[in-house]
Amino acid sequence: MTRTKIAAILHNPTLNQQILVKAWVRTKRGNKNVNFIALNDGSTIENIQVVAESSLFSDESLKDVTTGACIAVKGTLKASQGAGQSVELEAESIEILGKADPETYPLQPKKHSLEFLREIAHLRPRSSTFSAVFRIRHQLSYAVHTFFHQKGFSYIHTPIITASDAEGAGEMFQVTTLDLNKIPKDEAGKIDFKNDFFGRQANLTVSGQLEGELFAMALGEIYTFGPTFRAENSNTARHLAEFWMIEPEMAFYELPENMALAEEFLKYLISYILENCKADLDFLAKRFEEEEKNKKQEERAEMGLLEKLEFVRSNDFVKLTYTEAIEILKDSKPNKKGQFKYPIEKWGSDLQSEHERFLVEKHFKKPVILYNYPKEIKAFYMKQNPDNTTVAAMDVLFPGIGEIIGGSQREENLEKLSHRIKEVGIEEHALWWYLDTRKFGACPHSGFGLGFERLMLFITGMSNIRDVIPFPRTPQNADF
RNA sequence: UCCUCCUUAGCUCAGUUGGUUAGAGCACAUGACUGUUAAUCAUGGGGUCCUUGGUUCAAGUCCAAGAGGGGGAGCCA
Repeated sequence: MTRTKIAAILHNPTLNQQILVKAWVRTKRGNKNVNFIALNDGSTIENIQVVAESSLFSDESLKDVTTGACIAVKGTLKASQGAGQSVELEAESIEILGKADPETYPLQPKKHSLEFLREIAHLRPRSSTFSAVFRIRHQLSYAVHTFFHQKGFSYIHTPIITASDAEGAGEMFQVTTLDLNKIPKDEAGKIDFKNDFFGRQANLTVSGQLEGELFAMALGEIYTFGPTFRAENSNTARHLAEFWMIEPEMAFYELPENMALAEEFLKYLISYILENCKADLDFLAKRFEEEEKNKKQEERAEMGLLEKLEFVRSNDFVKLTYTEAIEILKDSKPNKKGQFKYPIEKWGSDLQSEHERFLVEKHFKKPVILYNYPKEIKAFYMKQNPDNTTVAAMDVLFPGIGEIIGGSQREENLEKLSHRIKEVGIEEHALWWYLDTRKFGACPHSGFGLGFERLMLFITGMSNIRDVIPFPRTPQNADF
């Protein structure tokens, strides 16, 4: 007899039929005459209730049916006599597939703190919250591919190990096979990489963008979706040392088309989850609501999770230049009252979190796309505007998350790009292959990077980025 | 990396001004109970009070250093 998944049983129940369920025990309760076992197999957030009559199953035979154990139940699906569920499985035989000693199994049928669950990351997907989060994570990945596929983009696997040390996106993890106890040095006393695996210094990628641009110059519209590594000592609820990033890169797109794509993309992804993950989202929305109750009045979110997602999907994002943002901030109440830790004084300084949060959460109360930033605070490859002071950069800012997308139109003019490379002190010869795209058949093009986990935070309503990736990598933590 | 708060039973937490044998709820074990919904009720077992050092007649409580964690900031996605 083949097993039936719980999702299939509950979504399309056929009563009085014999079925086989294989799943993990969430709780068992009962009395002298009957036992109730709540079972979950991960196919859905919902449990199925197994009814084990004492006439068929002695207490002894159910001794090992404890929270966390894996069992196989053969029985008949019946309309439930109880109130909490419409159908239940009347057990005819129960086989213990794997015991879980209740004295030592750490997950209990009660609410655990996220901090505790993080310490048992190997077991936390068996909890309701994390199973919901990770089913959504799968659906969201699928939606990313679906969106780009439907638009004719090609998925490009850019390398995870790169020898390019000029990307400037952040601190890098070095990849080496050299014996760290006997590092070879040259005459000048510098590390000799000739005998290293690649014959030169190599690192884990901090971005697939530069390689992505090469393929956009050939296939037109491409995207990458892969792991990204930053060795920054960042200890926040929004940063990981290993995270997943989606980076589309499009030939012939200028900044306005780039912004429009970013907005369409985010709305598509949110819609997809709203339409395809209803049960999991409902659970997370309830959870979100309870978390909000524990917060102080002034820190509570104005909208519930579903309301917030609905709002973002159905409202236009505000598009605003850096210069306009500075004007708004200069005239804002908190700036005049001295409530900003970093007061807005002059044009040209980078915006702090508090400024972005004011614009998004207080002033506009919706997602904001800021564009045309001062060139000094942005990367070398961004398109220089005719004013000679700004670049065609854009940041998409989300409430509660901050920067969720960073992107730009790229500088396609060889002279301007090479001038900027020298200005910021990057060695030009290391980027010869990148500069070749500007030498041979250059064209206007654009792209952006979306932090996958940051979007997960927004969609699931979780508050720590470590809780939306299966095994978080952060400074001082690479367990599991 | 900086600021700040926290660390007491398997989990969540209380522990007053330093003072006898450190508590509660849940979990677990045993028993009761005719359909439960994180079942309920009774009884019971369970402690490196994060670590090290110091002050004191006396430290879970005060001081110092270290470790781990939360929140905020910086860097960014």
